[in-house]
Amino acid sequence: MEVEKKKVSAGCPVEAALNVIGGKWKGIALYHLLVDGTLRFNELKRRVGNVTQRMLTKQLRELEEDGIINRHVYAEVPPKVEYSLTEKGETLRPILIGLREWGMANAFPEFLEKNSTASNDK
Amino acid sequence: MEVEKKKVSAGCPVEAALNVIGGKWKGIALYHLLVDGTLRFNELKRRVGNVTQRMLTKQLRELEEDGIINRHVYAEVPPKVEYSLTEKGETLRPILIGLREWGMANAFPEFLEKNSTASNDK
DNA sequence: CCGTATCCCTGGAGATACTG
DNA sequence: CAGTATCTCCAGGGATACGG
Repeated sequence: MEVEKKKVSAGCPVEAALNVIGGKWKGIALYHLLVDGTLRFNELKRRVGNVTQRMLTKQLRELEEDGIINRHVYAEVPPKVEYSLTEKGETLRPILIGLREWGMANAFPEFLEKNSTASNDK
Repeated sequence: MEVEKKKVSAGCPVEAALNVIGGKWKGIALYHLLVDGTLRFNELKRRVGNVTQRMLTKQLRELEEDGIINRHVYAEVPPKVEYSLTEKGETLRPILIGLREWGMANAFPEFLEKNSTASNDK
């Protein structure tokens, strides 16, 4: 299958950066990778939580495209694929930490009020 | 009209933070507000660039909902509405600066390669 | 000037089943 | 185990026109 390049035009650097880490599951995935270092697909999937294989795969592929993560495939059976941050991905660490800090300090309490009933169960 | 609360379930703080600033036009809008301080609607619209009134309005309303920006309406004719960051919004400054720095250093060159022909014209 | 109302349409995203 | 392949659904987002 052909790998289509995403043609997202970013008008400014902030937008460009958000295009890289702003995907629906990219934030959490990246965060777990920067905490745990290296993770197999299913380990990552388990940590991210409520995500389908298809979605997680897509997001990881995009991150790989952008040079943020490494995808190491072992020629074994059963298959084994490990994901880890690249050097470029490591440069995101302060930003991701910053986002996490801010989220804990500001967004989380507020969002908990809004979702009185619904947890993120499915 | 009733203002619907967004019921986005964030599983972690990083996600929660991205839910706040990850909207399509929020990054640029916030960045211009933190640079210019206070802007009228059309000034902001002009700076953001290729955005419709409807979209910009929606994004600004969400930011207002989240307590990130202030919306000051002057009871004049012709109407005049000014937007500015709240105290809470100011706490995003280091993150936005970080995103901008990272975008300039990493994402922008790469994205320019991908769009060899297409600029962000319409 | 600063929005809202309406219409429409693309693609993001989930469920499910299948394969190397 | 780690993915693709299909199908489907609906919300995000754009164009346009109208209103206070």
